[in-house]
Amino acid sequence: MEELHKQIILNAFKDAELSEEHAQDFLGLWKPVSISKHTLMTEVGKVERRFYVVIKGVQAVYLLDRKGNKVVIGFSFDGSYSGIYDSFVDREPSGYFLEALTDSELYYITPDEYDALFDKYPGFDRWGRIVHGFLLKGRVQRELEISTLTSEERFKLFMKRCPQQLRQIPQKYLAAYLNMTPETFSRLMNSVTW
Amino acid sequence: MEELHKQIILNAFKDAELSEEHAQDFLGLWKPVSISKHTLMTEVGKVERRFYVVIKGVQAVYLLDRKGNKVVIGFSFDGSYSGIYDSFVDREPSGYFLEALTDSELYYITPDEYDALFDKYPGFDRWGRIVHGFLLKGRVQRELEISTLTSEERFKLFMKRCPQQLRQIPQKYLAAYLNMTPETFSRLMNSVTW
DNA sequence: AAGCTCTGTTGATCTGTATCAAGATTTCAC
DNA sequence: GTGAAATCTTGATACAGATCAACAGAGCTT
Repeated sequence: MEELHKQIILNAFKDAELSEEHAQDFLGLWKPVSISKHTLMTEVGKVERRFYVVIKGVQAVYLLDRKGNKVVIGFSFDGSYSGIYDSFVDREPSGYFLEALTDSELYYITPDEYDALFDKYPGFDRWGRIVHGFLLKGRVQRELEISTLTSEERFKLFMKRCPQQLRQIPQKYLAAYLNMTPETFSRLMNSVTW
Repeated sequence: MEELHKQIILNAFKDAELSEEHAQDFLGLWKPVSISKHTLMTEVGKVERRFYVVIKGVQAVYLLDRKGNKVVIGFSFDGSYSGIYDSFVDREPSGYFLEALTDSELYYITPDEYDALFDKYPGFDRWGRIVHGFLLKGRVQRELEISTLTSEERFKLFMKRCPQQLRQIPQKYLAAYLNMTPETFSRLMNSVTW
């Protein structure tokens, strides 16, 4: 494994505070995979079998509403975790799609390997608590933004903090993430300063 | 402490799988408190100093949007946890209000006592992971319901699974939880069958 | 490079829900 | 129990943003 890739993976788990030996052992679990643009990595109804760390590329988690429109829950990109976490942990069918929006390189581990982390390495429960807490806070934040802000406010806020990686993907995915139509997104893009 | 109260608290922590002795020790941490209707238990800007288990009554977590309207994030009632969790854990000022909507009886522990649980009792990290995962799943679910369903659909869904405890509180809180005005809630209440 | 598909732009119209308003009803305090 | 305050109901109106539609570019594919 490339040194840079090791750094990216270890950095994603820095809260586990792994010892030097544990870190080397841990890195040995991760298997590389390349996914090309537009590939569905997980589909609704199938069980997620991989927990990923992203090296390169952008992926989106979404589902379809009753009219067939994509509703984007979130994105992942270099340095992020990726995968359908609840399906992965519970071995239950996924309620979401996971799609590579650009050509991507990732590393992954399996459910059994994931479960074993908590027994093998003493710092992992701590990692789990911190990551869960962080995710939870983010979800509540987003819920509030959706329910209290206007389209224009959500747009401005998003553009202000939009990471560089998301600027390369089609606008319609950003619109679907911000709960507005591509038309509304386009109008804001061309009329609002941020 | 009443036997019934012990049962309620232990049941809220059943995932920690405490031994008999640990359970008795653990119960000793909890302090009872009675709160009367309309009391603000936590305010925006103040740090939450208590993690509660509810014995009786209904409480709401909310904040005010820029027009001053309450936006309700969630409710707690008998058997639930209560408190502003992220403020409590991080010792940071709360972004939310916590209000008793009815006369309430609760038990609580302090931040230091909470932190110590994870060192004292081996099953507590497991409890933490399970509870966080459960909460996270619920938040994503709600986010989706807000962003994909119409007011009427949210109303029907809510009424179908509305716990008995929430039927005693004013409708305007339910409306604020469902992201609609009290007028819209009232109209649905009197026109829709569920 | 020509053709096709996907994506983005812009305009016209429609619609669900908020807002404003005025009464009716319930709840609460003294 | 009586008055005041809070809550709920119902109607009229307004508006943000969706929908429908038509076209203009971009980007792939062969």
